[in-house]
Amino acid sequence: MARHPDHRPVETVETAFDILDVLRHTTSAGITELADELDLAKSTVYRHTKTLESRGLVVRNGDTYRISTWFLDYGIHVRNQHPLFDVATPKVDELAAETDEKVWCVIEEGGVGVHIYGAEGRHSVRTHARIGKRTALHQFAAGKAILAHLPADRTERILDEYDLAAQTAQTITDRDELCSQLETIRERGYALNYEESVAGVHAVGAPVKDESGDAIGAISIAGPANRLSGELLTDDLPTLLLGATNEIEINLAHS
Amino acid sequence: MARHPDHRPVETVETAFDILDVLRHTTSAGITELADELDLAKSTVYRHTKTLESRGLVVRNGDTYRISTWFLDYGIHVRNQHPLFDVATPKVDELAAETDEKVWCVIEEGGVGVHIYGAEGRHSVRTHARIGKRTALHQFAAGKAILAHLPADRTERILDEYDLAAQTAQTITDRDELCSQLETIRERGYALNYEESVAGVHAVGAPVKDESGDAIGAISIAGPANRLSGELLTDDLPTLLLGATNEIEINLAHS
DNA sequence: AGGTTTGTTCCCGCTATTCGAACGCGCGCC
DNA sequence: GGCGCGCGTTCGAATAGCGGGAACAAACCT
Repeated sequence: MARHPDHRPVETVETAFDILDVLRHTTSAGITELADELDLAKSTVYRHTKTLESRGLVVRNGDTYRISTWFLDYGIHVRNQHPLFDVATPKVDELAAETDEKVWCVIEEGGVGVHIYGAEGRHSVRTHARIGKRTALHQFAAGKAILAHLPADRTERILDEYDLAAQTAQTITDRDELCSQLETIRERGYALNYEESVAGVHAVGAPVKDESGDAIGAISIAGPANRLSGELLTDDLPTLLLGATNEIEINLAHS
Repeated sequence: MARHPDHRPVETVETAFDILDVLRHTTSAGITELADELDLAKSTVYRHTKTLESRGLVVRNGDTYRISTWFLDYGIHVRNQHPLFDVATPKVDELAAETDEKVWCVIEEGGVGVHIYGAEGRHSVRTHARIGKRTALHQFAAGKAILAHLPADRTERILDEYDLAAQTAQTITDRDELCSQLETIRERGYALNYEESVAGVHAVGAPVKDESGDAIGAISIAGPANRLSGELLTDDLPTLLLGATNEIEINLAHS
């Protein structure tokens, strides 16, 4: 029998991170502002905030608080010790230099895609993507490439958990359509993105797989729709990209 | 009357971050390992870890946990919204291109220096510095430049709080010597670092000051001791650097 | 000056956290 | 191949630590 494991979370920890979340969104806030926002007593917020401050996790500036650069230290550390990072970085730089477009390295974590490294080409498009940005896997080329190359049951569980939210009018929101496209992606080895995440932006994405053939991340090349079209988008760039991801996989296996 | 403010921290939050700290240092750890390390009951660690996992802050891989890329999201966000970041980034890139050396942008937070952006020159030295890295202010050029341009009472409080730990044999560990050097730095406007943080590495650092003349950060140029010497180190690079920081300060005031 | 709003402190009651012990499982050692 | 150590997990109970509210002080703006 499946028990009911009574997974009650530690509420005090949750409120601490609730405070941090509000601080992250508001740039800078005071005690009362936080208490109002979170429906907590001022004294509670006060004690929490002082605790976080004494650890250096938030920084006081007069009477407002902001979250500190400790999170930068934590975050960069997490990124740098990810197995894909060291191997992918130089290849991403190369691809950006060769194509003059924006190139991203994305990893999968908990069913979402996380941008861990990006390189600028000379004609890079500027999107809202940035290092650390988390994006639903079905919404972009790298994500679809990952989704297509995960174990079938994991893919299914991810699709069950998150619904297919639309980012643009072109985002795939129909599950059957997505699944049939994933099939295509599996066959040819790479994914395409026609303005599905950002209007006016096309992209190619290819998975990076581990020894067992499961995707652990992906590399993508993105650029303006008018420039990334025709054979460049469907032949030249995919060939270049697959060459790079192939090399990455080899280096990954021997590290 | 001075009250006894009873600054009792929220202990539950502290244990949560204790767990995160251990996870950060160990790459990946299990429940028992964490409990032993922190002298806590397994069940306590279990519940905390599950809480953090349900928030996505740690990720389970089999039976071990590691901290998640959420911290990357938090951290990059903190960095990007720092007033200095947008203004300094392009100038740091320029300096790296012009000098072919490693250039860093450092900010001051809670009495320590935090590396928030670095640009590679073609002949960059590779040091242990990385984005997010925190360094005691007396140990490097950018830090000394900041220390020299903070309000006198803040400088003093910082020197009181942290003792002058040595990083290399050349690190300044004597307070009087440091203070007299800070005086020199104030007069000429920039700081020099002769292998005080990394053996074989010299550097120049200049402060970035806000409207009131207090340092909020600094820019530094670092390279091999044999290349960065003589007039290049004491004249040419400082001139170039001060030009850049001056521009940054102007842009900062108008943003 | 007065009223409002902010951060800060105190203290009490109750609940959520902690611990320790026990369970079940899988791995590896014998 | 089975025995046992070690792991993650669950449960119940006791208490200390968390959260709330009210009161204080100081800054702010009329």
